[in-house]
Amino acid sequence: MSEVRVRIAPSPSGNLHVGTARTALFNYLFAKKNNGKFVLRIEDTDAERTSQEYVDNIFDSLKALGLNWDEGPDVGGEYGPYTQSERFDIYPKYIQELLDKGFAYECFCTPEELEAEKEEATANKKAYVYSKKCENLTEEEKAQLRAEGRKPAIRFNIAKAQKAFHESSILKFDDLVKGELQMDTNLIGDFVIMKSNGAPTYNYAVVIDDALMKITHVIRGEDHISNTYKQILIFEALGFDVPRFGHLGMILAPDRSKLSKRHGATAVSDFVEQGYLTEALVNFVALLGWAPSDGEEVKPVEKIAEDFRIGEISSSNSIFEYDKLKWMNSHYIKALPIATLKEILKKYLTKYNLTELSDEQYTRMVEITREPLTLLSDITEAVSYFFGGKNVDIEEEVQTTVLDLPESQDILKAFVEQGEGWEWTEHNLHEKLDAFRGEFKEKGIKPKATMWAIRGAITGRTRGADMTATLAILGKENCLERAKKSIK
RNA sequence: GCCCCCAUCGUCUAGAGGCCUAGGACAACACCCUUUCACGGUGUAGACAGCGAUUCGAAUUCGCUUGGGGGUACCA
Repeated sequence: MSEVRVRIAPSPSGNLHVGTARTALFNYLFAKKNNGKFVLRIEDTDAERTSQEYVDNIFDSLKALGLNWDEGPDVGGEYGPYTQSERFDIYPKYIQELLDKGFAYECFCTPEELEAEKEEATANKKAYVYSKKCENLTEEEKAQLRAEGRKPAIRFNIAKAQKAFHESSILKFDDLVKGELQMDTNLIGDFVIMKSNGAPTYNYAVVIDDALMKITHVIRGEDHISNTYKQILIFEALGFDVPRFGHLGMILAPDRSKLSKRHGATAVSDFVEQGYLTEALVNFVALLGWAPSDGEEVKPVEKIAEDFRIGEISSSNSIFEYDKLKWMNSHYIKALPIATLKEILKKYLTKYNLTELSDEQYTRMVEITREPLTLLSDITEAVSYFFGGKNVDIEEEVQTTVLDLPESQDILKAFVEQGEGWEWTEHNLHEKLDAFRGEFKEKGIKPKATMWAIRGAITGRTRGADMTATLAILGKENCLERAKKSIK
């Protein structure tokens, strides 16, 4: 068998969507598993909805996810260019071939005429199929229409192609993930392959590009199933090898509608912005429709590739559940080397004066606050009480339910008194505090309550990082001052 | 409307006629660990959409119904 070649062909009309990212991932996995090539092609035939900003976003997102392409607009390759708008000179040639072979014809219908046909079809509860009004126009008639100033679009002749290569009107193909799929081609209208302005349409351009780029397997979303029949016919009409197709279920939002902005992040870059690690994102998205054979869900892309079997992808849609993504993300955050984490986190700590902490203190702070993080951005709030020196904001609830208690007042007074004499290192504090709790335990105060009083006064909160380490990082002076301020 | 695809716990899934009184993961809940929070550990609850058919036997095969998704453009 010839070399496996797959592609991802995003349209730069928006930032890279997670759905597209998943399609890209499955293509990438398939290529890796089969020692093939992964191609990136930018489909920007519709100039109005396309922008360079989005092209850049697509590049960056794909790279961040680790889905590096072997051929593409930036890295080039044997079958370039890899941007459709730069390929406009090669599309007309095959249009002409289709025209010559009788598989395509000029259509002079106006938008109004077409609209009328559609309305009639819906009124009769029939599927809309183009009337083929222009199929057999004579040269005189065409000349006449041209003289009126009409510019023709080119339509593909479905019935002709179907008859030329298949026995019945039913067109079948064996889908890589869904198995045999079929469609009655009588229900497909003769669609436009070249617009009257000379630009190729999607269904036509993809075929030319896939054929010329020697794509062997087309893996994409199932929203393309209906296009597949049209594309197969064009491949055949032009004498190209028809690639294998594989259609993935869609990714839906928790309410089963299309995943959109109102559900939260949708673009890969949005997720990154919100504090998700791309390793977690790509791992999570791989689990949508696919399951590892060993049951180990957390694993890097390269491991997934080894285990990847396209025929075992689920053919149904799957819902994008943020909960599991968050769990995955916290998992990856915990696995990150501390040095890396320290750097990444700085982006979320710009509101603080990091110079208040030595590198050693900063390191320790990250170590003790990383545990509960589900998003990197959670660090911003989690760490607030490490800054501000002698002052800290006390939460209302902490004030009333903890600090106002008489026993808490006693604890704090003793803490300030004894603390003065303590050597303020984490190791020593650990021991001192242990004895301190014991002292109060004898008076009938639970260790928990003792710590809560201290935590409340020092951090202003009821929850937070390891208390001993927190005290050590803040230093004796800051801690005792904060404690004093909570004593009435 | 018409056409196509899909259907196992709330979610992602395992399951390719007997191994299934349906397994795992996330979420939920309970308990344990613990100087708080968290992490971790243990456990509980939770599904084969419905109806027919085939078969000795069906989550697994077939049909219908229902539900969900997609397509129906001179968008991609």
